[in-house]
Amino acid sequence: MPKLRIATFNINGIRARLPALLQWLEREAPDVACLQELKTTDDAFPIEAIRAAGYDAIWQGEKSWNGVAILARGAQPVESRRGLPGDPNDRQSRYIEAAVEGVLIGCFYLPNGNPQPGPKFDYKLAWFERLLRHAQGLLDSGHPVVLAGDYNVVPTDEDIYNPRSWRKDALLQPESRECYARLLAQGWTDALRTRYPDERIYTFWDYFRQHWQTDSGLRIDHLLLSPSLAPGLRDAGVDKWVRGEPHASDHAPTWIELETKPGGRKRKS
DNA sequence: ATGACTTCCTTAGGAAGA
Repeated sequence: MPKLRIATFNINGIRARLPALLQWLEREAPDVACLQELKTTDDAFPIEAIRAAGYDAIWQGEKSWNGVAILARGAQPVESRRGLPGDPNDRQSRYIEAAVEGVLIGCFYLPNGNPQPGPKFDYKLAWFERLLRHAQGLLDSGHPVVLAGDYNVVPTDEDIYNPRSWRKDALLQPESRECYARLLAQGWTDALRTRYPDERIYTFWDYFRQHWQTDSGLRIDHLLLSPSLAPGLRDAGVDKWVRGEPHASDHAPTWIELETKPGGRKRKS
């Protein structure tokens, strides 16, 4: 059975982090890499270096902030959508979607929402409502789907080193957590938590107070699987070594390995 | 705690991240 390794990585500036991205792609060689926080315009996206590394890509940039991309090794992602439906006035580059090897992949950067309460938190919750609506539509389509990205939600207190100093943060608010729980209730499977039901798994360590050195992390980068894909989950993990490199992003790449049905791939007979 | 650390944009210091 063919296997597909799909990763999500908030790179925190693709130009500042290009050497780190290329090193990671060479060493781990994921089949699909969903990137967030490109922090660059479309024309400055380093597509040539990515092609030289054996990947093709689609991306939606934005000056200074946000920005998302989907990379596929040895394949061109077939774009199915850019931008999350539901608000024509939303100009922030936070959602892109493509088919790779018969799997539909939604890659997104959910708004942070701080400070809360306030307009930024309202935007976060409104964006989450739009995601919930779109995710339900994807489920209804019956396609195999992975929703991968920086959700900016710590789902439970088991997903953070110590919730005490984060209680007022947008990432831990009951409203944020309820949105995430409603997403799971639609029928999606949280791949990392399924693979590690009882372990502390972190995907982000902030730059402050030596949080990396003391393993004081948060789990906020998630990969959710549609029902037809969930039984094919073979492995999952976090490439923590990337976070330990010099000039690292504050997030580490988070990945899953899926066994996909041969029917989902085009093959020559 | 208007904190810390790091990026971007611009070239000294503010905005944003989480």
